[in-house]
Amino acid sequence: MERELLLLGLLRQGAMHGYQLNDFIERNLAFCTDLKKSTAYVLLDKLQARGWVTMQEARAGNRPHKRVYSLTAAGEDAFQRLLRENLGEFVAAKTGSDIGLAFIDALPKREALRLLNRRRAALAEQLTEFESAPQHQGSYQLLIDHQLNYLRCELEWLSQVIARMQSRRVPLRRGSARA
Amino acid sequence: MERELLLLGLLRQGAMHGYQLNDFIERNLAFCTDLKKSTAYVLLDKLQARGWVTMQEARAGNRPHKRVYSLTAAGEDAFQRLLRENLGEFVAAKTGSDIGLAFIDALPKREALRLLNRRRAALAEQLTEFESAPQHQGSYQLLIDHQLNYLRCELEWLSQVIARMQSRRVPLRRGSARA
DNA sequence: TTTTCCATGTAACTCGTTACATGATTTC
DNA sequence: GAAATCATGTAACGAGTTACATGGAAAA
Repeated sequence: MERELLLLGLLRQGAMHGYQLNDFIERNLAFCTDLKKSTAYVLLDKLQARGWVTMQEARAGNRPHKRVYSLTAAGEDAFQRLLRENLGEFVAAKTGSDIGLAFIDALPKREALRLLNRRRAALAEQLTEFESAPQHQGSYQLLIDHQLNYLRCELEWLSQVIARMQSRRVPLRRGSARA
Repeated sequence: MERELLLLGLLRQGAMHGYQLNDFIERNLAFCTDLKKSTAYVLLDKLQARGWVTMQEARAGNRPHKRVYSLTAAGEDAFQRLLRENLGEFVAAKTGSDIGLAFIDALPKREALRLLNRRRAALAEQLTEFESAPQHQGSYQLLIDHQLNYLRCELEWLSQVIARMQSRRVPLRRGSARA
C-alpha cells in the first residue's frame, strides 16, 4: 500500500493527471520510491476502481487529452487509514546487497579490501550527491534527512569494517617467516 | 543474483539438500533474506539447469528421498563472480515504509507523535531481540553487526525526529490564547 | 494416535517492469 | 523538419509468493 499512499497523498494536495504525478515523483521523490510511470497509470486505474479517486477527461487548448484525478471522500478515508498504518509500524529496510558479506572470507584479504573500498567509494559518492541536493519544504525534508542519516551510518559502519579488516593480521601460513 | 549467491555460498561449504538449506537459512539468516522455501526449490532447479550445481538423489534409511546438490566448477566460478560483483557495489536499502513521513503533517500533532512513538517501540523491540541473539561465527557475524548498526541508527534518528516534533510549538490558531 | 518433523514440489496468482505503440505540440 | 515535451496506455514477461498437494517417519 506504499504506492497507493503516495498517490493518494499527492492527489490530496489537488487534482492532477498522471503525467503531472509522474513528473513530480521523478523530480522530487526519486530517491525514496521506484514507482515507474507505467505502473502509476495502472495504479490510478485501480484507485478509481476502488472509488478512491474520480477521473475527468480534460483538455487545455489543443494539448493532448488528460485524465485528471481527484480524491474522493472514500479516498481521503483510505489515505488517513493507510497513513496511520504506515506511521505506526516499523518495517526494517531490505538491504540490497548484504549477503556477500557473509562470504567475504572466500576471497583473499587483499581483494576483499579492494572491493570494500570500491563499495565505500560508491556509497560516499551517493552521499555527496545527496548532501548537495537542494532543501525541500515541509515534511519532504524529513525523507531526505532520513536518507542522509541512513547513508552516513552506512558509510561509518563500512569504514569501521574496512579498518578492522586492515588491522587484523593476515593469518600465517605454514612456513611463513615469524618475527 | 542475491539469492543465487546465497545458495551457492552455502553449497560451497558442502553438499546439501533443499530442506537443509531452507532450514539453515531460516535458523541463521532469516533476518537478512526473505527467501521462501518453495522459491529455494525452484531456484535449485535453475542452478542445476545452468550447470552450477549437480543433483543426486539419496535416501538415508527409510527417510524420504532427498535431492542433494553440490557445487560444480562452473558453480564456483559463478560464485566468485557474483561475490565480487556484490561486494564491490553499494546498493542502498529500500526502506519499507518511508513515504508516510512525507505526509505526517496531515495528522494532528498529538496523533502523529502517538504513532511515531509506537513505531519507535516496535523498532526498539526488534533491536532488543536482535541484541540478545547468540553470536555467530566468522563472517556471518558481520551481517548481524550490520543489522544492529542499522537498527541503532534508525532508532536514534527516529528519537531525534520525535524530540524535535515535541519541542516545536503547536501552530497557533486564530483566537488561541497568546501568553 | 495425533502432531511434529522430514522432504519436495506444482499451479495459480500478484505485483511490477520492459518494451512497445501512439499521437499531438512546441521548440530548435 | 527534427527533436523534445506532453500525455497515455497495453501486452508480454519475470520474479516471487501463496496455497495446495503428497507422503513417510518419529515423537508425544
